[in-house]
Amino acid sequence: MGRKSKAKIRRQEILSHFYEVIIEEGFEGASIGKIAKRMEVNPSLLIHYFSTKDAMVIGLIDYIMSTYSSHIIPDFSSVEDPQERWDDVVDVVSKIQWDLIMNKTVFYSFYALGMRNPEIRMRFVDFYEGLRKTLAKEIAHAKSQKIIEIEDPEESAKMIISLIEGTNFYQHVTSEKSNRVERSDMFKAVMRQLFPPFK
Amino acid sequence: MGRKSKAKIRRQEILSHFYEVIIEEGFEGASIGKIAKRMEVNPSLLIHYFSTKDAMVIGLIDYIMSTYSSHIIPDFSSVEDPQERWDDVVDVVSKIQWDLIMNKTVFYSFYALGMRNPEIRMRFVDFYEGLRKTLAKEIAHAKSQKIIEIEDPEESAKMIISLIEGTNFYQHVTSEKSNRVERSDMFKAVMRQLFPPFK
Amino acid sequence: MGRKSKAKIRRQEILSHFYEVIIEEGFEGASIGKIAKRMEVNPSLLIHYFSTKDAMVIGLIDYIMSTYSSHIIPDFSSVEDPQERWDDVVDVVSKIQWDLIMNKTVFYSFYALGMRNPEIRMRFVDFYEGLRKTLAKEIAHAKSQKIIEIEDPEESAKMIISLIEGTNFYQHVTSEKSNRVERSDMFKAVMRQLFPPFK
Amino acid sequence: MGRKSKAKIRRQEILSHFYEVIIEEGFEGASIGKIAKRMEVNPSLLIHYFSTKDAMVIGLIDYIMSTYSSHIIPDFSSVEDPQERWDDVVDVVSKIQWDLIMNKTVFYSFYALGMRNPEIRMRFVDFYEGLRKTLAKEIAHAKSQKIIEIEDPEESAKMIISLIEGTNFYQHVTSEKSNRVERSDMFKAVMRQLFPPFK
DNA sequence: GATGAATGAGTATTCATTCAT
DNA sequence: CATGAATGAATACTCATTCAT
Repeated sequence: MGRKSKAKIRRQEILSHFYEVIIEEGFEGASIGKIAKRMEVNPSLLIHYFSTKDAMVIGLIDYIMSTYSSHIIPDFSSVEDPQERWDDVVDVVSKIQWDLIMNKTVFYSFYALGMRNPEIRMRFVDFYEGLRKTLAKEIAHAKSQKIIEIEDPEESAKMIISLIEGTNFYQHVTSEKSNRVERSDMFKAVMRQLFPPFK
Repeated sequence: MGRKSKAKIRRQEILSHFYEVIIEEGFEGASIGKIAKRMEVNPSLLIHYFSTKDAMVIGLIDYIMSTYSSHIIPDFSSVEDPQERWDDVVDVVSKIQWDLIMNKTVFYSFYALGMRNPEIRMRFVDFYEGLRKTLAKEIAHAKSQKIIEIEDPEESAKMIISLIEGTNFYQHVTSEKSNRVERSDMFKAVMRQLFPPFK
Repeated sequence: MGRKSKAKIRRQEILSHFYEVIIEEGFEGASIGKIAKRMEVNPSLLIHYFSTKDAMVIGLIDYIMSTYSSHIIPDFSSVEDPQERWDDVVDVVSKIQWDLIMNKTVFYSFYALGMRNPEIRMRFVDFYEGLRKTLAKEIAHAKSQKIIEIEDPEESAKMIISLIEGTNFYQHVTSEKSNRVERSDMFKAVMRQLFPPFK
Repeated sequence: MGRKSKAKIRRQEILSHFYEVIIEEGFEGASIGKIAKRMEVNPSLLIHYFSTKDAMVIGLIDYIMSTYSSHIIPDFSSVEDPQERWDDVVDVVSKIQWDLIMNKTVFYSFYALGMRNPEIRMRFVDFYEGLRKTLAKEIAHAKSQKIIEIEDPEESAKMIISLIEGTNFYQHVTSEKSNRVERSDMFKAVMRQLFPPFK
């Protein structure tokens, strides 16, 4: 299919350096100048590829969201046995910790930015909407297969997302360095209570 | 000797304008100049009271955290009947929505800032530690009074906090404008599942 | 005669702190704010006593010059024997090293300032005029007493001053840390050549 | 590739304007803003070429010292006759008046700065070390050719430098506007006494 | 006699950006 | 494709100073 154009490579290179600078200096400290210095190129090169800084910000959130999305939820439809399939879902959800693939400073900075910037917010909404749908589908499937006993799959999906993001949030405001395995076990226990097996 | 000190009033006045500017322009856009313009005073006056912008940031997080703290959890120990006391706890927790008293942009910006700034992070840790202790105490009390049936009050307290923050987080990335009553009902339902009545 | 007024003490206190700040931060770095901080008083107090910073500068040069003057040349007229008296002069002159009583940074900064500020320059001119006269008087006396053989006492006095300031200047641009005794001996040797004994 | 570099020209242009501003406003008054205004360019352009003001100061001292050096002492080795050669040396030295090529305010301001700034001081030390060596070589040559009768050429060289700088210094603290010819004659007379002809 | 409030001009430097080469 | 020149607005902060108390 031929090599990627230089432009595409350069753009990605810029974005990944932008990302790194935010980690080190915060969103408010990430200037075109600093990114350029880190790349050892001229600042105007970044403008050459993105025109404005705002465009760079949008570029970054898109880049982030696409990598994030592709990492987080696999396709469960290939698993035949319904119990096994639901167990898989619980397992994956319990282990979701996006801070392993995405830097927290970057994530929450953009989240905060989303409050004032509709374009950014839209990316988040879309992402979580996708996640919610996937989860709701699995929950509904497990319910129809009489694996779990719940009322509203839609509401339950929201609950799971809240729990995922809540535990992520909480993790960074605790003094204790909680072990990941332990955290995952706790999560599963909660899941078991919220999604009781069918009897 | 000397002029009457307006320091206390002025400092608070500055902080509340700082807060407002963050809401409108984001943390990265909240400059001393803009705050001063909004206050209709000279920028150097802000420096006169805070010396550096960093000190202003610390001043603001302290101010925010103290108002936040005083708003969020009341004292339940005066309620005699244990069942009523636990119901009160559930009720309050279900309704905690700090975004009613604190702006989301400010909150998440500082949260993100806390990732790189230990002084800021400490404030968050202290706050949530306090909240966790209060909740754990209530849970333990309800357990000892045979109101609810759970294993570990400490872990349960963490779970509640995660749930609170998770639902707050999720609320801002949904397209639907969820009704607060409905949200509170959902929260209560989850609480009932996680804290089943003693039988 | 009563005690000094508080004002007089305060003024001197301010000037000596001004002097110290110049030593540490240079003339360009010596601000009212820094002086006040070092004194642990309010900046406006300095203005209260001196009205403007320019006045403080003039105050300092006056203070400096008066202490400098009183240190440098004693009265030789009490020495009876003419040879002994001239030897004394040579001895004193050889040992003049104002950098022992006055900081170099301060001295040369004010000297440079004198180039553009006539009021400052006047202080220097007056000081060196006084020194020149004293020296000329001693040279003329030694000549009249047939101790030394020179032509023009006025010119010779200038020569001595140039030599004093020249050696001081040179001392600070050499890498070698020249011993003061050695320097004084060299100076005396030069003096002997320039002021040969009468034969 | 890229735009033609104007760096060398621009840098020198900036330095010479810096120099001029120091003359008019003193070292303490020479701000980037004033230099830029005088050049009729934007202040940030100066930063573009020098990054910091400190770098500009170092740039200026280097520029000054190199022009100063190239002006002050010629090469005497081409003069065959030893007597003539020594006379030339005396002649040149008697006429050294750097204030003809370098502004006094600038010179003494940097000299004073050198007291606290080792990088600046080094430039002075290097310069005078070079001058001392040149003079010592000439003195030694004249001595070996039995032109003059002195003991230590090294010490004598220092003496000459002190005399040069001393007379320069003195010149600016006299009220009389001494005629340059006269001053040079006086200097020569002193030289004759300090470097008596061989008999 | 001394402090603290307040100002307004000025400091060096950073910023995003435009344009010529 | 990339650099360097140049700008103008903005940044946090310092400065000397005035005035009220």
